[in-house]
Amino acid sequence: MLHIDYTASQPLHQQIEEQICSLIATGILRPNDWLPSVRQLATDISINPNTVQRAYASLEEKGVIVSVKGRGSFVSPDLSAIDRIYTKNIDSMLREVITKAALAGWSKDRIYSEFSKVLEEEATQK
Amino acid sequence: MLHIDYTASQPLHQQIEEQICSLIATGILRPNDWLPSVRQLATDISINPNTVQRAYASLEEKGVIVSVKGRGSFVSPDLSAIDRIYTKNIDSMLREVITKAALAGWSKDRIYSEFSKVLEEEATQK
DNA sequence: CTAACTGTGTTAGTACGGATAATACACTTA
DNA sequence: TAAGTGTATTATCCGTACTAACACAGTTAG
Repeated sequence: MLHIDYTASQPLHQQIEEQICSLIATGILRPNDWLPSVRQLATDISINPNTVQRAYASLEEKGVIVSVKGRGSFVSPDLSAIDRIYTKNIDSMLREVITKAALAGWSKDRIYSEFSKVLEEEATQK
Repeated sequence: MLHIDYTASQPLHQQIEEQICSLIATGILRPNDWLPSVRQLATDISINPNTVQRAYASLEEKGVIVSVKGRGSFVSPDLSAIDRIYTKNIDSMLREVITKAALAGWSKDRIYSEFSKVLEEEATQK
Protein backbone atom coordinates (compact mmCIF):
# COMPACT_ATOMS: atom_id res chain seq x y z
CA MET A 1 0.00 0.00 0.00
CA LEU A 2 2.71 2.50 0.93
CA HIS A 3 6.28 2.77 -0.31
CA ILE A 4 8.65 3.40 2.58
CA ASP A 5 12.28 4.40 2.09
CA TYR A 6 14.16 3.21 5.17
CA THR A 7 17.38 4.89 4.04
CA ALA A 8 15.86 8.36 3.64
CA SER A 9 16.60 10.99 6.24
CA GLN A 10 12.91 11.85 6.42
CA PRO A 11 11.35 10.22 9.49
CA LEU A 12 9.22 7.17 8.82
CA HIS A 13 6.13 8.62 10.47
CA GLN A 14 6.33 11.64 8.16
CA GLN A 15 6.62 9.42 5.10
CA ILE A 16 3.48 7.58 6.19
CA GLU A 17 1.66 10.85 6.80
CA GLU A 18 2.56 12.31 3.44
CA GLN A 19 1.70 9.23 1.46
CA ILE A 20 -1.69 8.85 3.09
CA CYS A 21 -2.35 12.54 2.45
CA SER A 22 -1.40 12.06 -1.17
CA LEU A 23 -3.65 9.02 -1.56
CA ILE A 24 -6.54 11.07 -0.21
CA ALA A 25 -5.78 14.20 -2.20
CA THR A 26 -5.59 12.26 -5.44
CA GLY A 27 -8.85 10.45 -4.75
CA ILE A 28 -7.42 6.96 -4.37
CA LEU A 29 -8.60 6.99 -0.80
CA ARG A 30 -12.04 8.56 -0.45
CA PRO A 31 -13.91 10.07 2.50
CA ASN A 32 -14.95 7.42 5.04
CA ASP A 33 -12.72 4.78 3.47
CA TRP A 34 -11.22 2.31 5.91
CA LEU A 35 -7.53 2.61 6.65
CA PRO A 36 -5.39 -0.40 7.62
CA SER A 37 -5.19 -0.88 11.38
CA VAL A 38 -2.15 0.39 13.24
CA ARG A 39 -0.84 -3.12 13.76
CA GLN A 40 -1.70 -4.31 10.25
CA LEU A 41 0.08 -1.43 8.51
CA ALA A 42 3.04 -1.84 10.84
CA THR A 43 3.30 -5.49 9.84
CA ASP A 44 2.85 -4.70 6.14
CA ILE A 45 5.69 -2.23 5.96
CA SER A 46 7.80 -3.92 8.65
CA ILE A 47 8.06 -1.14 11.18
CA ASN A 48 7.07 -0.67 14.79
CA PRO A 49 3.36 -0.14 15.54
CA ASN A 50 4.22 2.89 17.64
CA THR A 51 5.61 4.65 14.59
CA VAL A 52 2.39 4.07 12.66
CA GLN A 53 0.41 5.19 15.67
CA ARG A 54 2.38 8.42 15.74
CA ALA A 55 1.55 9.10 12.10
CA TYR A 56 -2.14 8.34 12.60
CA ALA A 57 -2.32 10.52 15.70
CA SER A 58 -0.80 13.42 13.82
CA LEU A 59 -3.19 12.95 10.90
CA GLU A 60 -6.16 12.86 13.24
CA GLU A 61 -5.02 16.01 15.03
CA LYS A 62 -4.94 17.73 11.65
CA GLY A 63 -8.44 16.51 10.81
CA VAL A 64 -7.35 14.33 7.89
CA ILE A 65 -8.47 11.02 9.38
CA VAL A 66 -10.74 9.86 12.18
CA SER A 67 -9.85 7.08 14.61
CA VAL A 68 -12.28 5.20 16.81
CA LYS A 69 -11.13 2.99 19.62
CA GLY A 70 -11.91 -0.63 18.95
CA ARG A 71 -13.18 -0.05 15.41
CA GLY A 72 -10.42 1.42 13.33
CA SER A 73 -9.36 4.50 11.40
CA PHE A 74 -11.02 6.13 8.39
CA VAL A 75 -10.51 8.96 5.99
CA SER A 76 -12.27 12.02 7.34
CA PRO A 77 -15.66 12.62 5.70
CA ASP A 78 -14.63 16.24 5.21
CA LEU A 79 -11.77 16.91 2.78
CA SER A 80 -11.37 20.59 3.63
CA ALA A 81 -8.65 19.86 6.17
CA ILE A 82 -6.39 18.18 3.66
CA ASP A 83 -6.94 20.94 1.13
CA ARG A 84 -5.84 23.50 3.69
CA ILE A 85 -2.78 21.43 4.61
CA TYR A 86 -1.60 21.13 1.04
CA THR A 87 -2.10 24.78 0.19
CA LYS A 88 -0.38 25.81 3.39
CA ASN A 89 2.56 23.46 2.82
CA ILE A 90 3.06 24.33 -0.82
CA ASP A 91 2.80 28.03 -0.10
CA SER A 92 5.45 27.83 2.61
CA MET A 93 7.72 25.79 0.33
CA LEU A 94 7.28 28.38 -2.41
CA ARG A 95 8.02 31.19 0.02
CA GLU A 96 11.13 29.37 1.15
CA VAL A 97 12.60 28.96 -2.33
CA ILE A 98 11.66 32.50 -3.32
CA THR A 99 13.38 33.84 -0.22
CA LYS A 100 16.42 31.71 -1.00
CA ALA A 101 16.61 33.12 -4.49
CA ALA A 102 16.26 36.64 -3.14
CA LEU A 103 19.15 36.02 -0.75
CA ALA A 104 21.19 34.91 -3.75
CA GLY A 105 20.46 38.23 -5.42
CA TRP A 106 18.21 36.75 -8.11
CA SER A 107 15.78 39.06 -9.88
CA LYS A 108 12.07 38.31 -10.01
CA ASP A 109 12.37 37.52 -13.69
CA ARG A 110 15.16 35.06 -13.12
CA ILE A 111 13.22 33.22 -10.42
CA TYR A 112 10.21 33.14 -12.67
CA SER A 113 12.01 31.71 -15.67
CA GLU A 114 13.85 29.15 -13.52
CA PHE A 115 10.52 28.00 -12.12
CA SER A 116 9.06 27.68 -15.61
CA LYS A 117 12.08 25.72 -16.77
CA VAL A 118 11.94 23.24 -13.90
CA LEU A 119 8.17 22.90 -14.17
CA GLU A 120 8.44 21.95 -17.84
CA GLU A 121 11.24 19.50 -17.11
CA GLU A 122 9.20 17.78 -14.41
CA ALA A 123 6.08 17.76 -16.56
CA THR A 124 7.71 16.14 -19.57
CA GLN A 125 9.51 13.60 -17.41
CA LYS A 126 6.21 11.98 -16.44
CA MET B 1 28.21 40.40 11.01
CA LEU B 2 25.90 37.37 10.95
CA HIS B 3 22.47 36.96 12.45
CA ILE B 4 22.14 33.63 14.19
CA ASP B 5 18.84 32.25 15.42
CA TYR B 6 19.59 29.94 18.33
CA THR B 7 15.97 28.84 18.58
CA ALA B 8 15.70 27.68 14.96
CA SER B 9 15.70 24.00 14.18
CA GLN B 10 18.24 24.58 11.42
CA PRO B 11 21.74 23.68 12.66
CA LEU B 12 24.00 26.62 13.52
CA HIS B 13 26.72 25.58 11.09
CA GLN B 14 24.22 25.60 8.25
CA GLN B 15 23.01 29.06 9.19
CA ILE B 16 26.59 30.30 9.07
CA GLU B 17 27.16 28.66 5.70
CA GLU B 18 24.03 30.10 4.14
CA GLN B 19 24.59 33.60 5.41
CA ILE B 20 28.16 33.72 4.17
CA CYS B 21 26.99 32.40 0.80
CA SER B 22 24.34 35.08 0.68
CA LEU B 23 26.82 37.84 1.55
CA ILE B 24 29.02 36.66 -1.32
CA ALA B 25 26.21 36.16 -3.81
CA THR B 26 24.84 39.65 -3.18
CA GLY B 27 28.28 41.23 -3.51
CA ILE B 28 28.67 42.40 0.07
CA LEU B 29 31.62 40.06 0.39
CA ARG B 30 33.82 40.09 -2.70
CA PRO B 31 36.40 37.67 -4.09
CA ASN B 32 39.57 37.54 -2.00
CA ASP B 33 37.94 39.42 0.89
CA TRP B 34 39.12 38.42 4.35
CA LEU B 35 36.72 36.43 6.49
CA PRO B 36 36.76 36.63 10.30
CA SER B 37 38.94 33.96 11.87
CA VAL B 38 37.34 30.84 13.23
CA ARG B 39 37.90 31.92 16.83
CA GLN B 40 36.92 35.54 16.19
CA LEU B 41 33.61 34.67 14.55
CA ALA B 42 32.90 32.13 17.28
CA THR B 43 33.41 34.83 19.89
CA ASP B 44 31.32 37.38 17.97
CA ILE B 45 28.25 35.20 17.70
CA SER B 46 28.84 33.37 20.99
CA ILE B 47 29.13 29.82 19.73
CA ASN B 48 31.77 27.13 19.82
CA PRO B 49 34.79 27.50 17.51
CA ASN B 50 34.30 23.92 16.34
CA THR B 51 30.91 24.84 14.94
CA VAL B 52 32.38 27.72 12.94
CA GLN B 53 35.20 25.46 11.79
CA ARG B 54 32.67 22.97 10.54
CA ALA B 55 30.92 25.65 8.48
CA TYR B 56 34.21 26.93 7.04
CA ALA B 57 35.40 23.43 6.18
CA SER B 58 32.17 22.75 4.31
CA LEU B 59 32.40 26.06 2.45
CA GLU B 60 35.97 25.32 1.44
CA GLU B 61 35.09 21.84 0.24
CA LYS B 62 32.45 23.44 -2.00
CA GLY B 63 34.95 25.94 -3.35
CA VAL B 64 33.21 28.99 -1.90
CA ILE B 65 36.06 30.05 0.37
CA VAL B 66 39.75 29.30 0.71
CA SER B 67 41.50 28.66 4.04
CA VAL B 68 45.24 28.81 4.63
CA LYS B 69 46.83 27.47 7.75
CA GLY B 70 48.29 30.26 9.84
CA ARG B 71 46.92 33.04 7.63
CA GLY B 72 43.16 32.90 7.61
CA SER B 73 40.14 32.35 5.35
CA PHE B 74 39.08 34.34 2.30
CA VAL B 75 36.32 34.45 -0.24
CA SER B 76 37.32 32.33 -3.21
CA PRO B 77 38.65 34.38 -6.14
CA ASP B 78 36.33 32.40 -8.39
CA LEU B 79 32.59 32.94 -7.97
CA SER B 80 31.53 30.11 -10.26
CA ALA B 81 31.25 27.65 -7.36
CA ILE B 82 28.70 29.72 -5.50
CA ASP B 83 26.70 30.30 -8.66
CA ARG B 84 26.50 26.57 -9.22
CA ILE B 85 25.50 25.93 -5.62
CA TYR B 86 22.62 28.39 -5.71
CA THR B 87 21.27 27.20 -9.02
CA LYS B 88 21.51 23.59 -7.88
CA ASN B 89 19.82 24.29 -4.55
CA ILE B 90 17.04 26.41 -5.96
CA ASP B 91 16.37 23.90 -8.71
CA SER B 92 16.08 21.05 -6.24
CA MET B 93 13.79 23.10 -4.01
CA LEU B 94 11.62 23.91 -7.02
CA ARG B 95 11.54 20.25 -8.00
CA GLU B 96 10.53 19.31 -4.48
CA VAL B 97 7.57 21.67 -4.30
CA ILE B 98 6.46 20.81 -7.83
CA THR B 99 6.54 17.11 -6.94
CA LYS B 100 4.59 17.83 -3.77
CA ALA B 101 1.93 19.66 -5.73
CA ALA B 102 1.75 16.83 -8.25
CA LEU B 103 1.23 14.34 -5.41
CA ALA B 104 -1.66 16.50 -4.24
CA GLY B 105 -3.23 16.20 -7.67
CA TRP B 106 -2.62 19.82 -8.62
CA SER B 107 -2.65 20.72 -12.30
CA LYS B 108 0.28 22.49 -13.93
CA ASP B 109 -1.82 25.64 -14.23
CA ARG B 110 -2.71 25.61 -10.57
CA ILE B 111 0.92 25.24 -9.52
CA TYR B 112 1.84 28.03 -11.87
CA SER B 113 -0.74 30.47 -10.60
CA GLU B 114 0.03 29.63 -6.96
CA PHE B 115 3.70 30.35 -7.63
CA SER B 116 2.84 33.68 -9.26
CA LYS B 117 0.61 34.61 -6.35
CA VAL B 118 3.24 33.86 -3.71
CA LEU B 119 5.96 35.55 -5.74
CA GLU B 120 3.94 38.77 -5.96
CA GLU B 121 3.15 38.61 -2.23
CA GLU B 122 6.81 38.23 -1.34
CA ALA B 123 7.86 40.93 -3.79
CA THR B 124 5.42 43.56 -2.51
CA GLN B 125 6.23 42.72 1.07
CA LYS B 126 9.76 44.03 0.64
C1' DC C 1 -19.92 -14.08 27.53
C1' DT C 2 -15.52 -14.55 25.42
C1' DA C 3 -11.89 -14.14 22.43
C1' DA C 4 -9.77 -11.53 19.10
C1' DC C 5 -9.43 -7.56 17.11
C1' DT C 6 -9.30 -2.35 17.26
C1' DG C 7 -7.03 2.46 19.07
C1' DT C 8 -4.36 4.61 22.81
C1' DG C 9 -0.86 5.44 26.39
C1' DT C 10 3.35 4.66 29.01
C1' DT C 11 7.98 3.50 29.99
C1' DA C 12 12.53 2.06 28.78
C1' DG C 13 16.37 1.53 25.76
C1' DT C 14 19.21 2.28 21.45
C1' DA C 15 21.16 5.11 17.90
C1' DC C 16 22.42 9.22 15.71
C1' DG C 17 23.47 14.06 14.92
C1' DG C 18 24.17 18.87 16.67
C1' DA C 19 26.69 21.36 19.74
C1' DT C 20 29.96 22.16 23.40
C1' DA C 21 34.43 21.63 25.75
C1' DA C 22 39.25 21.11 26.17
C1' DT C 23 43.19 20.21 24.08
C1' DA C 24 47.12 19.65 20.84
C1' DC C 25 49.64 20.53 16.54
C1' DA C 26 51.31 23.14 12.44
C1' DC C 27 51.80 27.35 10.13
C1' DT C 28 52.31 32.59 9.52
C1' DT C 29 53.45 37.04 10.84
C1' DA C 30 54.58 41.19 13.46
C1' DT D 1 59.65 34.62 19.97
C1' DA D 2 54.94 35.32 20.85
C1' DA D 3 50.49 35.77 19.29
C1' DG D 4 47.30 34.71 16.05
C1' DT D 5 45.93 31.65 12.29
C1' DG D 6 43.70 26.81 10.48
C1' DT D 7 43.18 21.92 11.68
C1' DA D 8 42.43 17.64 14.27
C1' DT D 9 41.07 14.67 18.14
C1' DT D 10 38.45 13.04 21.92
C1' DA D 11 34.84 13.25 25.29
C1' DT D 12 30.38 14.70 26.84
C1' DC D 13 25.64 16.52 26.82
C1' DC D 14 21.24 16.93 24.61
C1' DG D 15 17.20 16.19 21.69
C1' DT D 16 14.87 13.25 18.45
C1' DA D 17 13.65 9.02 15.78
C1' DC D 18 12.81 4.57 16.40
C1' DT D 19 12.19 0.17 18.60
C1' DA D 20 10.42 -2.76 22.25
C1' DA D 21 7.26 -4.47 25.49
C1' DC D 22 3.69 -3.72 27.74
C1' DA D 23 -1.11 -2.24 29.79
C1' DC D 24 -5.75 -0.46 29.17
C1' DA D 25 -10.22 0.49 26.87
C1' DG D 26 -13.53 -0.14 23.37
C1' DT D 27 -15.77 -3.11 19.48
C1' DT D 28 -17.25 -7.11 17.24
C1' DA D 29 -17.83 -11.86 15.64
C1' DG D 30 -18.50 -16.43 17.44
